[in-house]
Amino acid sequence: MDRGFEIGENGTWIGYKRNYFTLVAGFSFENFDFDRFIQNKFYTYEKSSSRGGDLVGENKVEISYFAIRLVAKCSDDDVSISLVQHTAKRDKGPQFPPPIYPAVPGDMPDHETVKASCNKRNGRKIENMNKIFYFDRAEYYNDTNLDTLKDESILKNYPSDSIARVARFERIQFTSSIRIKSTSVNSRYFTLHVELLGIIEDEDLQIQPILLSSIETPPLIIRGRSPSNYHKERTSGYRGSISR
DNA sequence: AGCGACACAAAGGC
DNA sequence: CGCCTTTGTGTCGC
Repeated sequence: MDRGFEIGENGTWIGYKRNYFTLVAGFSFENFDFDRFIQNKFYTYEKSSSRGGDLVGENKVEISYFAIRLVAKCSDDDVSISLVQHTAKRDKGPQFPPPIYPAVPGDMPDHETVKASCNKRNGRKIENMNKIFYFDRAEYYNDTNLDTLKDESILKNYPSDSIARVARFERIQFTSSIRIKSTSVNSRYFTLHVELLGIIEDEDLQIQPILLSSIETPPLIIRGRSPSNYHKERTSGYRGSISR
């Protein structure tokens, strides 16, 4: 995580409903370098059931490609919590749900690189950042004298040439409609979960995401818009005060 | 009491 | 340094 959260005195993570946060995520398989990844096929087991719904067994299903998703959850109730992403234009631009990134295994860049990657406008700098955060399949095919028809690896199943090595979720906020206050005695908190998905084709050739693995943040305290949350503490991205 | 909208201004990119 | 952009947050009004 980059911007958006600070660690409170007691170690809790504190964020602000009105502020952006940034999160980057990647995955890798132990002892698999990229070549070994390319040379393999990957499978998962899917529970299958009869027409009546009885569990019959497990089917081995080939994973078409991998993807990384970011989701938010709430500690107490089963209310689903959603996230929104803004553009740099914020109110003047569109809002949308955080993307699900088709992704190949990648190395996490160091934090300095993540910080340096935001709001780049210079074309050459953007290009350099893209080399870290994306795998360019078209370039790879060009370099290896392959194409979509000749390629027999998992790469050919990815839906476009732009494939993440590291998924970067920027300008994310909890949807404004989340309730911050807890309704019960227990305090309510949120967690963010990064999910590694295996995308498969079901029997109707429909694309289905299968959750393979996930990792979650510690409990997050999200401070709402109440002025009481803005008294003295300077927040994660705080940059000074407006005259009062 | 909390939200959308608009506004201000500090920090960042170049 | 100057000009533009990005983003934390002050504030109005419903």
